[in-house]
Amino acid sequence: MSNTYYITTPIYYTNGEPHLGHVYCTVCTDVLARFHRLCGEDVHMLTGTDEHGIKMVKTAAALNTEPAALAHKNAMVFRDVWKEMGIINDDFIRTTEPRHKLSVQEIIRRMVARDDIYLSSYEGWYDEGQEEFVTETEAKVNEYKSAISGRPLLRYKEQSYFFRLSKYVPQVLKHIENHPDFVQPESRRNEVMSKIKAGVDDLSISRATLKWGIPLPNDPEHVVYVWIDALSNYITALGFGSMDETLYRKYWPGVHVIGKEILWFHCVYWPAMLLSLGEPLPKGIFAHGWWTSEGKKMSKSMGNFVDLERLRAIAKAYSNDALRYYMVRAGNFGSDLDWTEIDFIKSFNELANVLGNGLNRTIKMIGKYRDGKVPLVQAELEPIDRALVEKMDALGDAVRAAYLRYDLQAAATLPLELARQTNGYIESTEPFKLAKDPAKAQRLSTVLGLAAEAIAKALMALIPVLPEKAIEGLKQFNIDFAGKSFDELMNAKLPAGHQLGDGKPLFPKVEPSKD
RNA sequence: GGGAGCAUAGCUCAACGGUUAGAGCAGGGGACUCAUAAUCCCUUGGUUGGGGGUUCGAAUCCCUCUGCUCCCA
Repeated sequence: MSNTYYITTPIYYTNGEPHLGHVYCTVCTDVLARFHRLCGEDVHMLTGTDEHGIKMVKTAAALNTEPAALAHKNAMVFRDVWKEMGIINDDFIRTTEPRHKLSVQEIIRRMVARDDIYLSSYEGWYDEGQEEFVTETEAKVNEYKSAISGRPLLRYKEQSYFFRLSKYVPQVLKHIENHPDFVQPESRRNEVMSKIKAGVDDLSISRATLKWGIPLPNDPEHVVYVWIDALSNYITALGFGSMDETLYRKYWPGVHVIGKEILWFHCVYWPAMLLSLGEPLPKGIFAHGWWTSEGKKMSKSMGNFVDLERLRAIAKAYSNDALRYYMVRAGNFGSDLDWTEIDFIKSFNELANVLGNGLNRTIKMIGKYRDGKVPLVQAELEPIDRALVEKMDALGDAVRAAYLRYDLQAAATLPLELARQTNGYIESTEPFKLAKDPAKAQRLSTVLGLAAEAIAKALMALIPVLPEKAIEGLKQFNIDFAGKSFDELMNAKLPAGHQLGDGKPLFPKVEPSKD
């Protein structure tokens, strides 16, 4: 049957609301998912929320509420934001859902049966803010304070179950070495490999002192700690370990899009868990970078924090798609990026002036000079025509190649280059002058026909990035593109004589807001 | 302390060891009117961070210095 493509975002922690980092990650994942869907693949996209852990307990206490209530409130915010932003996630997993809990317990059972889990005790320094144990040397270097928050480390000693991570690490390393695309970008892959080679200990996976979590099936006094709970979501959401594993068998393994801060867990813990379960490893893990804002680290006190409110305001004023385009084109997918107001406006103007206006002037001229009917392109072309045709014919392959190497920036930018060239083409061929000379009617038809085709191609190639605006633009060509695959679209011709719709600005200019 | 990487125009970045180091934006000048005061053309701007080396030839390879970043301890 058709190919399947499973892609996930991380599950986001519910001790706060979504911000730029969450939105970026989810949008990029959605762009990839939409591209593969457009290619006719059977896509399943998953996102969700991570709701357990001591930080939830603390945050809830500080807010004078219960962890469950806090988790629910924020989970709903995440879920609704994705809907608002036009993200097409096929599922939304919450770690507090019964389907997840039961499946995690089944996963633990299988790992226990495999003798990969044992009881021992852990004593060490604990960074509460990071929910992470810290080695003695590291603790000492930082004077027994958190390297991140600066707050004092806590001394923990307790019984804990451990996962025999070290048993699987050699296999994981071999897999990473043998599969150059398993961890991307390459620099992250190198980081992971060198860290593995430095040595990996077994992993503490339970807490007896914490109640807000999933009880271990073999010892209900303990709850599952962080990573086994969280990472499992990628397969519990598919019904792994439940009565119905249909989705799991259909879609796993998948591709994980993550932020660079959780690289280690996804590249080592997660594959090791899957090896313990005897299940296939992910197809790939892609780690993207972090955002700064106006050149500085985002912080609430600095006033440069791009929060949900800000993002909503921008999406409302400029459209979801303008926000998507900005984030995707702001830099390499994988590098750190900087959010600036000025760049956003520039990026919006590029859409409005190059793409939107290119579309508008073309449609308007065809309306004015050809009664809104797609003109017939003559067989004999001039060099300038051929240059444009060449460019539009190459666009599909170029954009596809960009997506396949996770180059979202190029995928978003290449169609704009075609639109830019089309504007130049119109300048050079001057259809508005040809229109005044009846002897040049055929030439005019060719010029307008090619311009229309080029702009339509640019719009079609942009569907994954600008799902709303690309379709809105294509509607001005009055052709129903629904159900067509990427290849079909990129090879489609506008039939001569077809009646176009009305032209109107695709990205209307926005008056500087009162803010 | 160990490891990795980066440094190219005012900004963001391109450039298999091979013509005169390119593009977008910003700046300057001009053109046009179909279009969202949009678009197009021309143009200013570089000792490719400094220094040394290999080579017929270096932004590219090697060494070194400086500055920045990341990963690890």
